[in-house]
Formats: sequence, structure tokens, C-alpha cells
Amino acid sequence: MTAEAGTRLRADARRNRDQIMAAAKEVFAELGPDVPMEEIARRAGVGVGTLYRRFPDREALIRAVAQENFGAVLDDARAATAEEPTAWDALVRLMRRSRDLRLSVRLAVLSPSAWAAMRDDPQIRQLRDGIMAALDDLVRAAQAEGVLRDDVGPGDVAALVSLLLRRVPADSDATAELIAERALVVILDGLRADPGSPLPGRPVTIRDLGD
Amino acid sequence: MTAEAGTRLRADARRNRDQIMAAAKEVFAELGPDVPMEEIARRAGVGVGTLYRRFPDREALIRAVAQENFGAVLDDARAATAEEPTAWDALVRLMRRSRDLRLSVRLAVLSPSAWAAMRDDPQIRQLRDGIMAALDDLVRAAQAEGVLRDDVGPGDVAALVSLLLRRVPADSDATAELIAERALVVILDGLRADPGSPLPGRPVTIRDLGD
DNA sequence: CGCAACCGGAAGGTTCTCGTCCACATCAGT
DNA sequence: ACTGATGTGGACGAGAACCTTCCGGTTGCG
Repeated sequence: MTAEAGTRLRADARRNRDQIMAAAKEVFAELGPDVPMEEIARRAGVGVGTLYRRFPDREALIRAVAQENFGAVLDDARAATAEEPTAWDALVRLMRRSRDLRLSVRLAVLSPSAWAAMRDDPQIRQLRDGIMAALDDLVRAAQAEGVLRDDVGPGDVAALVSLLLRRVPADSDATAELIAERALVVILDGLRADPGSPLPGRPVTIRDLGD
Repeated sequence: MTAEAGTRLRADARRNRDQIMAAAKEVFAELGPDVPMEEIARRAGVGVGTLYRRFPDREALIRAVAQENFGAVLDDARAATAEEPTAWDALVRLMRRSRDLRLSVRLAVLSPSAWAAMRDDPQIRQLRDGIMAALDDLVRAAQAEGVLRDDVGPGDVAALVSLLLRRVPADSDATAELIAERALVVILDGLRADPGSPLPGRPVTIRDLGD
């Protein structure tokens, strides 16, 4: 990363790289961006040396992982927009799928240094902007459909999603999953246009979230 | 603090102790339970030595802070139950006020060791149980009133609250506050009995959250 | 078969934190 | 005001955790 152009990797090297990325996603999401590099290497089943040859330092690894994640979410956002029958449905799908963003959000929120590494990467920034733009469109469209309440802004939705990324304490991973799903449905119901109480303040935009 | 019976503290010592507690609450909530002791001391305007004389180790400090926090929330839960006209109102107030629990939750969630320190303290456990019992009552009562949707359990509500404790990224503390408040209202609307979509699975109880 | 490319993990060096200790300051009673 | 007890600050030594490099040995590939 940062610079790894032309040279094709040897087959085993390629495999190791993928394992490292997978392990990094897991571990970052689970323990945050400050986990020892050795932990990542261990889970990937490789030595630390291998890790460092592929990614010059922790920051590079973070960037690589964030890129892949944001990319996946952006792809899905576009797919959802194209495939789902209504904007509301697409929005729901996006929010649900966004759990894959969990990682990136954790990275962004937990560690200032990780966040800095990300915001300075133009490619990541571009992906993020793309996601936000898609979200913006979906919110507007869903409101035009009359399903999404009018007094929320894309920023509100983004914030709500980021809340859902929190790991709730539960006695097992399965119930944690269930709880998260139920929470999502509750929130979706809260986002419906129905009666509801008026929200305080003005709709929150993406820009309100800070860059 | 594990043991600090009869001896009355000198006036200035007492003041320092309070400052330490206040600083600890702040810092724990902000940076998590692993912040260097020195950081806490600095914010309290005292030396590390003072901190260590008052609280033999980090664990003792955490326990003390958690006790005070849980106690405050429990008091408010009871006050809300007694003072608010309806159970729903009381529930809303509790959820809103619970932001003061932010700290304790962060402690509990972020660091296994902090969590262990808390669950082993009988007094803290008792406070927690009290809070949960109050929540349980309120949920039941609010459902009897017909305002709270029937398919949620106290565990769902607790989980939702814990979500709200997350610090959302925003360009300023003020907008962060606004966003959190708006999110709360959205969630409350989602909790109303209205039409809404049915939740998957069974209502989540306190016990589902694990001890 | 031979050469790159690649691998694992030991080890050096740096950074960070804890918790103690003690010379000095401050309080409170006479 | 005086004095002993109580309290205070922060330098410091020990120790742990981590990052990153380095190199003998291994493995894919032409």
C-alpha cells in the first residue's frame, strides 16, 4: 500500500496478504485500532515479519482495511439504490448492511491517530463522500415517498447507524445479534413518518458531523 | 474505598478527594478506564501521590466512581417513578437522565478488568440490581398504560439506552448533544405502541444481557 | 534445478505506566 | 503563634508492552 504498484505477488504471498486483511478487520473491530501488531499476525497465522513486509506500518494497514470496508459499503449502497423497489427499502438495507462499516467507524471514533490516517487519504475520503452522497439521496427520496419522517436529515440517520455499531453487552453473541436487530427495527419505526413527537432543533446534515 | 472507616479527613484532604472523584468521572467517561493515573491527578489539580494515598490502586478508584454513579441513577429512577404522572414519562426521564450512567457503562464495556472489579463489589451489584428492577417495573407499567409497545422487554430498553451512551462524532460538543437528544426522541417514537413493524424474536429481558 | 521472493520469530530499543518515597507545606488545636 | 500530625507533590526505579528490524531458512516459479 501507499505504493505497491506493478509487482505481482507470489501465490502464497497473496494468500497471506488476504489472511492478514481478514484478521485485521476482525481484530480492529473487536479490540480497536491499537491492538498489538503481533495479535493481528497471530490470528492471520503468519509471523510479524510477514505483516510488516506487506504493510510498512500500522497506519498503512489501517488505511488498507478502511478502504476495503468503505468500498464494500459504497458498492452495496449503490446496489441497494438500484435494486430495491423503494428508497425506504434501500435505506433500510443500507443501514442493515452498514454493520460492515462497524470496523471503520470504530477506527474513526476510537483513535485520533487512526482517524487522522484516514482523513488524509484521498481515496478513503472519496469513498466516504460517495457513501454520504448516496445516503443523502436516499434520505431525500424516502422522504419524498412519504415514508421517512420529514424532520430528520441524513446526518441524523448516519448518527443513528453509528449508534447501532456499538457492541451491546449480552450473554452470548447470538443474543447480542438479536438485540442489535431488534434495536434497528425500533429505530426504523422511530424514523417512520407516522405521528411521532417533533424532533428538537433542525435536521442534522452530513456536514454537522464534522469532516 | 475498600476501607476508610472512622477517620475523618482534614478539610483540604476532603476537598482533594472530591476533586479527584470529579476528575475521574470526567476522564473515565472520556478516555476509558485505562487512562494513566497521572492524567486523572493532573485534571484534579493534585499530585499522583495524593491520588494514590486516597485510593490504593486504580481498581479502588473505579469502584468508588461506579458506586457514586449507579447510586445517582438509582435515586433518580426512584424519584422519577414517584414524581412523574405516568410510567411512560418516568421511563423517558430515566432514559434521558441515564446519560449519567455513561461512565459506568463505558467502564463496564470497555475493559474486562474494570468490569470484573465492579461485578465483584456487592454494593455495586446491589445498586445495579436496584436500577434494573426499577426499569423492569417501569416497562411493565408503561405497557399497561398502553403507551409502550408490547413486544419490547426491559432488556431491549436497557440495550437502547446503552446505545445512546455512545459518543457520536460531530463537529462540536453542542451539535453532538443535539444529535444525541434527537436520536433519543427517534428511539422513543420507535418505542411507542403505535403501528410499527413487529420485532423479531422474543422480548429481551435483563437476564439476556448477561450478568 | 536454481534463484528470487518470501517466511517466522527472536531480539534490540524505545516508550509508557505504575506505585513508592520523602522533603516540604498546611491544617487544627492550644 | 507554635507544633505535631496530617497531607502534598512529583521525581524516580522497576517493569511491562510494543514496534520494528534482521537474518537463517523455506518455498514458489520459470
